Amino acid sequence: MDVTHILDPLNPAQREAVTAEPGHLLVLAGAGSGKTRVLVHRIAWLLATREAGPWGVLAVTFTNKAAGEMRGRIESILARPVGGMWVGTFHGIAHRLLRQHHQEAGLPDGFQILDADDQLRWVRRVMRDLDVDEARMPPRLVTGFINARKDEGLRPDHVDAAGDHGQDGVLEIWRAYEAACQRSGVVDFAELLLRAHELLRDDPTLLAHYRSRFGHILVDEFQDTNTIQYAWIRLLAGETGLVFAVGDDDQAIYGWRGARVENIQQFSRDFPGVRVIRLEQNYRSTGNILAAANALIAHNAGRLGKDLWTAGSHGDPVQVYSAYNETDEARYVAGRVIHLVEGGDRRDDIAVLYRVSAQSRAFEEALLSAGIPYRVHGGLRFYERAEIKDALAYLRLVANRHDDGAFERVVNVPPRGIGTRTVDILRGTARAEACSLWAAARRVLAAGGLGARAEKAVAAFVDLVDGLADALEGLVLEHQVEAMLGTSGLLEHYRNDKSDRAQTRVENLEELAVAAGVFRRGETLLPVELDPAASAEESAEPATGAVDPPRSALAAFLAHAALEAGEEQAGEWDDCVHLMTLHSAKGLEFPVVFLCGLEEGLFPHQRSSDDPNRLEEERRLCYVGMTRARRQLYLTHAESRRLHGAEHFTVASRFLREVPPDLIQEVRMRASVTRPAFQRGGVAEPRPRSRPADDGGGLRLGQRVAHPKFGEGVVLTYEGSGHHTRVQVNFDGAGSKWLVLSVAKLEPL
DNA sequence: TAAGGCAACTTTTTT
DNA sequence: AGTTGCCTTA
Repeated sequence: MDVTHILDPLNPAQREAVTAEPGHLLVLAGAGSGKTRVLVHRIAWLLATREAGPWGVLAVTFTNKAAGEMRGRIESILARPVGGMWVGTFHGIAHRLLRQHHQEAGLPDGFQILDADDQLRWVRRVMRDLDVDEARMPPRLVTGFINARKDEGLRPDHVDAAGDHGQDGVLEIWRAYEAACQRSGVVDFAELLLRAHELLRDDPTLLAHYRSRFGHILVDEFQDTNTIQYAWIRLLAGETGLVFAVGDDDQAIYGWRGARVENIQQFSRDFPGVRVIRLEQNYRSTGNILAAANALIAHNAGRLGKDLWTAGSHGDPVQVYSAYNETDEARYVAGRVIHLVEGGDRRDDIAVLYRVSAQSRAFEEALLSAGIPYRVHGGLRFYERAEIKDALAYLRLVANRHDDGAFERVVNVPPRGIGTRTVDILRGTARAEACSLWAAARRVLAAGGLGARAEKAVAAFVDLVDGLADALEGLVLEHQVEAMLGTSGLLEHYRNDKSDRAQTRVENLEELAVAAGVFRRGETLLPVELDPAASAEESAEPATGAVDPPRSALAAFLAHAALEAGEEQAGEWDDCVHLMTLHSAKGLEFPVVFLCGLEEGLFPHQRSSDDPNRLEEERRLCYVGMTRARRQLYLTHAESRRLHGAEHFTVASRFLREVPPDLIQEVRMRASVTRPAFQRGGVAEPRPRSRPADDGGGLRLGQRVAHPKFGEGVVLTYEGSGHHTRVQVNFDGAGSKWLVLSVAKLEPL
């Protein structure tokens, strides 16, 4: 097969990685150096040269998006669908293994997945059963503890409770939680990984099968792997599997959730003959942006070492703007966006990045009042919305009557007269009989242990779910969802609700039926190949039968909903400015980036400032943010910021000082800007830069002004200096106008 | 049982 | 400041 089209677009280092002889490979890929490209082309190369068949390839990522992109790009390079190859997230692949071998893994056929929110509810319930005071032991800490241990590959028995009362209590809850999950046939996210690992570890036949199958294991974002993921790769690779790991230690920003950058170094120790290839040519950013980012990250110790360079031009200097508060900061950004868009940029090309989500508010307000469309990324996702989870809970009950979490969630939603009192009785019975709530409900009904009213209500609920299960039989998935929405009374419940939020809920529920239809028709990316017969020769699977067992569309849809929370909003069509946290910006790039809130305490965050390791992670986060920018990078900070209600004076972030001054251009308020006098002395550190003194105009950002023709308005931003100073004013009546300050007769109010 | 009021808490997020 | 969970009252 002709491979020139696979190799031609690559630079020498990339090509070296893509065409490397069989062996373990570690690709240290700097930001914007073509990390994904190398991964994708490597797979295409393996397939094209017959080094591997699709069946022999396993590619793992962290997000569904990355997995989908990877598969798409491979197929587009090879210009055909590739069946048999496993491309997915760690969780998706673990899930697939467990489904296929649920018996060996000790799970029921229709086991379901708990998302973080479900897990918390389950832990709460267990704690209630055990009579543990939530005030003394916050459930969040408990789930955090459990997940952290599981991510380290540990079970309760492995954890030493030696004399620590607190931990002793957690272990008891943990054990009870595990028992409850096992009884109901549900599995949390961490359990997927842990159990898949144990499955392979403890079943030599299975392990041998998968080891012989997957000759090539490729891992994206290797610096983000945690202990169990690393162990899983190592186990699966064995002596024969070849691992192609791609990562960047400078972009490790998930230590706080168990990721271990050290896995990159560990890799070279655990796998014999690892070859290391560095990708240091950056294709994304201008020279100045790159130099700034390089200088910043150089302040971290113990890096593997990489120096990004670009063949491109220096570009503009990094712009630094000192705002006097967060409102001013947001106004500045909005003003620049207007300017950029007037200059021909798409809004879609612009991103505003910040450390904490709460910062989005100021930007949203400023953009809103400037009439600039924007989109905030990373809010509540579709399948995480309460009403959607309610609907899914009904479906889960239909699929598995013993799912206690689902039972409790909807037993009284919509309200049908089953209050805490009644549920307590059911819970008591369930505990006494060691059975599910569903079974308990039946027993209590049979034994007549309830008052007449409660009994009627519980009987009605039981009949409802049973009837629902019957009614759904034989229906196509989306009709099942519709029927459930109708019969359960959920849709009507929200229709009757006159609050404005209810309207959205109704729409979301209706959207769920649509999503089910899309899912069934396979228009969604499935973790399972839809086209196993893509190529007969490729589909010939070696030995042991591992065809995915047939599953009901409903069960598959439920797993999909748990594993892929979906995009937060459906409105991607618009040309919008992107607002997101630095964490969610990883992996993305934008021509123009505003990196905001560079203040001590906020970024680096207060809660990371005492620990040098966490501080370095903050710096990497800043590095990630800066390297998202292609052409223009703005760094902003505010001298005063309202946080949690109170006003705080701030000190500019050390990260600002770590960028060499010659790469920076101070954006000054070239027009007359005055700050309220009480704020002048409040800056904790005298800044070397000087802000031009008030030159008599008496105008400041946000100030209300009057114009003879346009009436009253608010000053949004400034541009230019001296006689050329232009001011943008948002007039109450006439909208937003640019005026030349020396000509327009603006009167401060 | 359901709705409304008050106190406590606020890093980052995927699966 | 704004949400979230808990507790009171009708």
